[in-house]
Amino acid sequence: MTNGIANGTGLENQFASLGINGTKSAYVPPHMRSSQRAASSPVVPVNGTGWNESRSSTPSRGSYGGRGGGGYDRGSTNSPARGGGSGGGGWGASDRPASTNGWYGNSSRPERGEGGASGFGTWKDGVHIPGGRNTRMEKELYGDLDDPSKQHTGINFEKYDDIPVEANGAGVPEPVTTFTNPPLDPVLLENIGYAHYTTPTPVQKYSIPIVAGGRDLMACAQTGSGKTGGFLFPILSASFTNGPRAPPAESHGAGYGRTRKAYPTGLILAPTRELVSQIHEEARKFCYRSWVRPAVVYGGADINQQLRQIERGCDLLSATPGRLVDLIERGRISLANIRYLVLDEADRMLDMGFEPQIRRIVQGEDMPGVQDRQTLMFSATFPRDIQMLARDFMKDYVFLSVGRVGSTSENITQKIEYVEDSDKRSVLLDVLSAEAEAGLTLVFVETKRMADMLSDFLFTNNIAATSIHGDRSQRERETALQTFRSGRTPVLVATAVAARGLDIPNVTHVINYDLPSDIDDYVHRIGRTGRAGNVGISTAFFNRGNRNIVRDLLELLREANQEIPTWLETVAQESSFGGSVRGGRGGRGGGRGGGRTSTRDFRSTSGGGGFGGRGGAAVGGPQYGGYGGGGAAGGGGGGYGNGGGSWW
DNA sequence: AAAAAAT
Repeated sequence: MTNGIANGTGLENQFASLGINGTKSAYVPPHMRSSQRAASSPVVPVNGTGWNESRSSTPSRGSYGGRGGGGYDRGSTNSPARGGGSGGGGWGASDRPASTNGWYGNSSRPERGEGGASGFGTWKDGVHIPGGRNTRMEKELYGDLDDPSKQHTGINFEKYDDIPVEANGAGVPEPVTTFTNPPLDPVLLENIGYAHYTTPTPVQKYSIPIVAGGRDLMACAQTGSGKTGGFLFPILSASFTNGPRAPPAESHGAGYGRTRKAYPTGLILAPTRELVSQIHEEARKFCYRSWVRPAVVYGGADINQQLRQIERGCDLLSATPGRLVDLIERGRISLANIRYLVLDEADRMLDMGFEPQIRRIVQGEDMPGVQDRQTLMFSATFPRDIQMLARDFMKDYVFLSVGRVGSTSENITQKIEYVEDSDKRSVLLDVLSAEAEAGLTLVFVETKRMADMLSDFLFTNNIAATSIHGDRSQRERETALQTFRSGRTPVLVATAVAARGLDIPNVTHVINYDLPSDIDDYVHRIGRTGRAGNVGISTAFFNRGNRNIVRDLLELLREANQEIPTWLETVAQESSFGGSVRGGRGGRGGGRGGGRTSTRDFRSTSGGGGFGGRGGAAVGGPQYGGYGGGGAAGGGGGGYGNGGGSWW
């Protein structure tokens, strides 16, 4: 997924192209950026979904060059002018998100765009009416279909076939091997083609029939395995074919003056803003020409803009939990029509303390119950708290365990260097200056302060670097990501905010300036390179302060057939024999229910009680006691993880 | 211990 912005298109230009004065700059979220054109664009740039939030405070239509009939007030019933869609030509009507449902009652309204080159479809009288093709939108969504060099990134599919997948559960359907047999919805198939996906990845091979069969799904998989497509494809295929849920009773008769409320069909929750933004971008590609309007909401961005966006269509909503709760409280989003619920990076969301919000969203609002929706959970690990969520949110789910893409396969070369803290800066400079120009380098640090300091340091040493962390404003974060992606600042110093899930093409090198204390984090970080079957390099600075991770690290390196420095083995041995480190990172096994690869379907392996989860394990083992053997045994019983006991 | 996330 590359951005659609030509290199060098600055934010300023983007703002200019939006017609926004420099003095009062409006926030432009990442999903809008990619669509904005250079300042020379004569017309208001509109992205695929045609939101145009920044200016729509003016309800009068027609104010933006021939934008076809209404649409602004799509929810309200007092707009007489409707229909007539194909008018406008060019940009005109075409970029309006012709309304669909997701809105009360309007599914019966004649829609624009049918037959025009709108790129937007509709659902009408129980029939899916795809919109016409729209060259401009295709270019924005998929790159230039006629010019391979300008197409968005493809995927090296062959590498995916190595990934092992294991499915557990009653009546697991056979995996599919192609997108076409049995076929996905034809509109979706076309979109998949435009996006240059030819073969389903392993996780998709399984998830497609599972979801198509109406089953719930718990998948232990990471981004990079084709996970996003894994849930988008089956959900969208079914949505295109089956249409929206009937509008809830409260929506009927809603008329003029009534607060507009969106009723999405699908909801995707993810932990970070950047991640939901990324998921949304994928969703846009695959919703093209269908009745489904993708939307995205997250914090740090102008809420009014998001409100206007969802007013224009909100059938498949990607959201961070906090902002979604806010919007629900404001009465602008109802979950009463949810048919599909996806929790992405579920373990991460719990780590970040989202459980109360998630439970509120799923159980405490108006979302249909477990039996009346399909629920898909994705998580890198399957600790006890996730198991509890799975138990509460899902019914008779299929458990899918997808092998790791980046690390166990050998497409990432992992180097570990011994570097004392005081030497890190200069070693980093050496490493960076020895680099080939071509790729992007992601440098991970543990603290926000360090991220700032380091990017300043690099900058003063003539290395075009920027940083991303949670204390930067959302706009700064997005700008950083943008300039990094585009190569203008080919070095990005990041905290954990960027560790998981982000899909940035061309990251050829990941440097763990500070190693994380959790091997899972390490795996995620290095997974930012070597993506989609490409190769990548990972360098880690290791010193005595990192002994807590040495055991897991060694095991991982062995698994991935990497060269292992002898000094590292020495450190590991020293550490395992009664080192004085207080049990290293005690509790890991316990907390996460069994370690890194605890991706087992506990229903079949455990008799219930003995689940080592949190708090189990009273007996403090020796310091590194039992990481629990590679975790194949996953959620294994208590006492497994090295007793957090030694901690307190 | 740090980070992220609604304001």
